[in-house]
Amino acid sequence: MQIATWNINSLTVRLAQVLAWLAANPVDALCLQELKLTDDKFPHEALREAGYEAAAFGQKTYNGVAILSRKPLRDVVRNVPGSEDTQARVIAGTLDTPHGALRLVNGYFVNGQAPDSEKFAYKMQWLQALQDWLRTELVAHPQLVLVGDFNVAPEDRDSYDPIGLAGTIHHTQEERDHFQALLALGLHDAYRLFEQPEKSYSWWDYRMLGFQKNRGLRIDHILVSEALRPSVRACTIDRAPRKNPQPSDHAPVVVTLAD
DNA sequence: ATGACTCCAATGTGGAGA
Repeated sequence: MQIATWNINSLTVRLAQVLAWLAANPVDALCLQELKLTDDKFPHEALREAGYEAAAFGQKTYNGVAILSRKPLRDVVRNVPGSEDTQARVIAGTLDTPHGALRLVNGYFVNGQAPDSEKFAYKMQWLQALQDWLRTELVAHPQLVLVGDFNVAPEDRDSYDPIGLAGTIHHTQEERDHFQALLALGLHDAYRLFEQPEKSYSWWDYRMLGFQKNRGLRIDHILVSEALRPSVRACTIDRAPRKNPQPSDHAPVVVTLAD
C-alpha cells in the first residue's frame, strides 16, 4: 500500500492538481496540509468522484489538514487531545489493512518564523505536546505512520545551504533535537531507510528561481513505527508537480509498504 | 535588501509562509 503527504498551499487553488496527481498516483491515502479553507468549503464531492473519502480539519485563511483515503478512516482525532490549540494542525485516523490496524497521524507542524520569536516558542511547545501524545499513541497503535510538513530540516544534508542557514528557522538545534526525540519514540525516517540522491528536497522557495536552482529543504517527512519498518519498500519525493504551472511550493512524499 | 513569490482577505496593503 502507498501513503503520501503533500502540503498543497490552498486546496482551493490546488484542487485540480490534487485530482490530477491522484489520477496518476492512486495512493491508498493522501495526507494534505495547508488547506486554507473551512470545512464547509471542503471539496468532498470532487474527491469522492475520484474515489476518495476525506476527513478534514480546516479553518479560515491558514493551516488546515485532511486525510484522503480509498477506504474508510475510523477513530478520527482532530488536534492533539487536550492541547487546546486554536490552529488546525493535526488530524489522525485508523485504516484497516490486511496486516491489521494502521494509525495515520498527519501534521502541519508550526513554522516558527525566527528562533527568537513568540512563534518559535509556540513551535517548541507544539512539538513537545505532539511528542508526549505520540508516546501514548504508539503504545495503543504499534503500527503508526507520522506524516506531514514538519518544518524541520533534520540534518545538514536536508538543506541547500546548511552553512549559510545554520541556526536559522528549520535548521536550529532545538528543532533538530525535537525531530530526534520523535525518532527516539521508535519512529524511523522512511526516506533515509533507502539510498537517495544527494540534494533531495521537498520544498523550494517560490522566489529567485528556487526550484530551478534546486535551492530547497527536505522538511516534509514520513516516519514509520518500529513494527512497520520491515514492511517499508520504498520512499520517494515526487518533484513532478513542482514543475506544474501555479504549483504548490512543496512536493509530495510517498511511502510504499508491503501489501 | 525589512527583498524576491504566492495566497488570503479585501479593494488598501499587510500577514504569513519557509
